Amino acid sequence: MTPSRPGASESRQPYHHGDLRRSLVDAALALVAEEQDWGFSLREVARRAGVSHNAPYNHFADKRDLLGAVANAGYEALQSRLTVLAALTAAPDEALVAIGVGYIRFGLENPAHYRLMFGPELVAGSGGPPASLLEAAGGAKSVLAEVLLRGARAGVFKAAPDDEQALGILVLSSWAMVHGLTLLLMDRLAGSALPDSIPELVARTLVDGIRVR
Amino acid sequence: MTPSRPGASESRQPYHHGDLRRSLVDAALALVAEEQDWGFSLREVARRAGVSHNAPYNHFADKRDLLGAVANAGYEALQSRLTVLAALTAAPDEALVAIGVGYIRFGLENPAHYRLMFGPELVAGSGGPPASLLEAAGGAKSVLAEVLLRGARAGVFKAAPDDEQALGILVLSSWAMVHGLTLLLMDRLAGSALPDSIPELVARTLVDGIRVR
DNA sequence: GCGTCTATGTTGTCGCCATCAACATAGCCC
DNA sequence: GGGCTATGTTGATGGCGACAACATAGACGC
Repeated sequence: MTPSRPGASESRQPYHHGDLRRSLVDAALALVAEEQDWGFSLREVARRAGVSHNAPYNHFADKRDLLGAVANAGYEALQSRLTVLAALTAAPDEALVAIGVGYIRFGLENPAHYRLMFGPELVAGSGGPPASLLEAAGGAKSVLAEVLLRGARAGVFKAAPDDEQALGILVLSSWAMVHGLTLLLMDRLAGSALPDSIPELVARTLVDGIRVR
Repeated sequence: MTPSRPGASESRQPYHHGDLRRSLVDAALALVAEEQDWGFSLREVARRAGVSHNAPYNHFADKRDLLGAVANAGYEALQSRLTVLAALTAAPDEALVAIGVGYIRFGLENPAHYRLMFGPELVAGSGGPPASLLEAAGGAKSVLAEVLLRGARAGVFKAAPDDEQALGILVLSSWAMVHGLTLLLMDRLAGSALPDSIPELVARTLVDGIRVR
């Protein structure tokens, strides 16, 4: 809430605002979480941050730009979460299950935020996603890749550690399955007759499928 | 284009409009395909259909309702496509690869339409998706379930044909993987160093993973 | 200290939108 | 043939995104 800018005055109304950019991202994030949608107006975000309806344009080119920053924050949170999980478990196959389940849980904790991270608005026409998003997403993906490489080196997974294409397909398959399941679950398309241990069961289906037997 | 209403007059300006509901869905579908987004206005849809900006409200409660109809049409098209593919191949494992690849291709042919089918707007708060959508999605899912059941009965897949939970997990795992890959590919998150036979390679990873060996 | 520069924030404005309400019309059924 | 109802149209209202013109407060040279 309070500013932490270098050289900011102590108790006054802080600077111009303090750190409006940050406040706007926070406000947008809160709105995404509350409304489970990002159809809210930029003006509403500005209102939340206590500034005029046009102040955001000093920090973001447009609404999409702001949402991109929100998505970016999501990728960072996801990556750090997965990194911790990957380090906690020594066995590569169990580590893969752990980050798979953790990934899905992350998505289900804030469905709209997760959806936003992969939302159509951010792909920006046919030019592909902006570089910053690609980078942030790549960071999360790399955690998965590390674990798979670890398992391949240990001879646990069905890919030679030096076969980049085979490893790439494994990474993509794994990512696709957890990504897809996360979305199917939040869309309530999984069917209700199944237990709520679905994430783990599916993750084990994945791991058992790529394990050397 | 021409009306097919019972008792419609022959050559005149047909009835009030003919079949506005259908025209609106078609116009919206065209807009989704063109703009690869559904941020267009309801008024734009009305313009395309050649009616006033308020006419759509006689057929749809609001914009979301119209988009729901568009999504529904997507599920129907997907289901019929998968049904054909599933019937074309006798061997269950190859049939699964075929519908997996066909599924992904369907999504990539019209990314925005595919995304809309699973879009957040349609989940309607925390009450879950409307019944019509659940039904349409279930139809597509059932094609997958049929093939997996076929393979289980043939002893090709790692699930007993009478173990509903195991089969359910297999269905969900398969759906999740193709769904996830479809979205990752359209988000350009798959990485560019990989060949464009990715869909088939991933589908085979899936099938090899659940095949009895 | 002081004047200027620039980043940041505000006010005002425009065209557009979703949605509601009131009104018009045309095919239908008795 | 006359009312009924489904379907379309016209006309608001409040809000929004984006732009432009203006205001202000720190920064920085002197």
